[in-house]
Amino acid sequence: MNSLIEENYLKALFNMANEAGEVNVTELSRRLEIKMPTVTSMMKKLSDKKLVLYESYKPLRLSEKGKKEAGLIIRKHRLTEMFLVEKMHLGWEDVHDIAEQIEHIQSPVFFEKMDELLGYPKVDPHGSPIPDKSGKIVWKEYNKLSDCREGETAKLAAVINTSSDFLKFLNGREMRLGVKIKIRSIEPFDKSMVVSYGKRQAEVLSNVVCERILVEKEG
Amino acid sequence: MNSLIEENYLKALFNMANEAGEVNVTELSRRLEIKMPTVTSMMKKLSDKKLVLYESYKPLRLSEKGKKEAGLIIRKHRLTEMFLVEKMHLGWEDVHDIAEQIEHIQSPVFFEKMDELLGYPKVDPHGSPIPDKSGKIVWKEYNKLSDCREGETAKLAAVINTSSDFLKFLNGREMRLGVKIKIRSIEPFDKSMVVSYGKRQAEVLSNVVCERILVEKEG
DNA sequence: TAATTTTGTTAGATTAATCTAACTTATTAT
DNA sequence: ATAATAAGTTAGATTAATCTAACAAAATTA
Repeated sequence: MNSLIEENYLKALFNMANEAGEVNVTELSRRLEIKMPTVTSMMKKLSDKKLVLYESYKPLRLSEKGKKEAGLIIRKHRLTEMFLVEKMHLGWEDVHDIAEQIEHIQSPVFFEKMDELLGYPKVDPHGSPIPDKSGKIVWKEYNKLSDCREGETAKLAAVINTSSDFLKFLNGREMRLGVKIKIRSIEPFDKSMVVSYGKRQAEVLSNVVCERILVEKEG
Repeated sequence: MNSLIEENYLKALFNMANEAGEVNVTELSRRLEIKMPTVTSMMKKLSDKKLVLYESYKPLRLSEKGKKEAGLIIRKHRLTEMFLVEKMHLGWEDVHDIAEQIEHIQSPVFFEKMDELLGYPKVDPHGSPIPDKSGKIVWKEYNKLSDCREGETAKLAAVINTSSDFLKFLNGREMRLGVKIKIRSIEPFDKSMVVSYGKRQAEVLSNVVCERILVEKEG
């Protein structure tokens, strides 16, 4: 059994590998807000437990075992987020911190029940995929809204940034997963977009926002 | 903020005081399966934090502050148990271990939402009272089934022992909170009872069982 | 390529929670 | 009332996770 702290290292390694590719000690240290020597010694410990493939001065990698365990923690995290939104009526901007704690609960039945009550969901409330029971995760190939062209229509499929601030920004504009967005125009200077969706006819979105929205192009 | 470990000491002190009155180091040590010197040093620490009133060689007592914090943890535990049974359809024999972990989650909204979805319940699935938002707990005056007399009718209000084994024993006999039990006869030798309830006409319950069942007498 | 900066490691200290062994105080039994 | 037993404390060691300070390796820049 791994400690809660070890679980947090595994999860961070897994998420960072999915975001950036190569992970090093400095980045992991920054992400976890834990000093580098502590990270180094934890990497050695996780290496002894065959969860991490560690070599001095080399990038950090999870072993297959480590990937599986990390995937299962993220599965619990995302199932929880889905449960909190769907069954407990919390907002998608409020569930992260709670899921961050509940993901460490040790109880297969508890999470199986969640999964069942939710109807075996494939994604969480932010559109991120839920790893399967073997910890495997499949990312659908989405496009950034910022990579779409004028005239195109696309469905909001996921958000990259899940900070409460960004999600509240989207709430304030009635933007949620599933809305169909039509790109009216793109400002060449700053790449901001004028889009329409739902009842909104001409909403301006900055490039910073468009880069954090993932969409599925229509037709 | 208290650590998860400190919370477990507070909760044990609170529960033991409700069961037995005076609590000493030996008992607390046994309950938590932690050696006595460790318990002593934790008592000193909790005393420094004004949660426990500690004097060498004297019985252990929670301060008002300690009682409140313990009550709030037990509130979270019992709300969780109720939620798991009512909203997630788990059996009353399966919820303790999960609640034991979820009671440490730090998130007022999460537990407020539970409370709201459950309709502000006053008792948990085992009939134990749920402390209010200030951590206060009110025990109703129930009778042990073993203290009832022949011919009396009483409603199953709570169970004292919440071990999975005992609860499965009750499940197997269709005994649940709320069932109206009529005492047909009492065997003088071993104090076992023959009772009827629901569709069961002559169920034999040993004194060990009857002592662990709390009832509310009818009329 | 040599100097400088960044990244990573080693060594050793610290804290919280635990333990065992030895000792002290309180209670019980003779 | 004294001896024996039980309960509680003190002292000191251990483990996991953290830190700072000092050093070493790798990468970048001049």
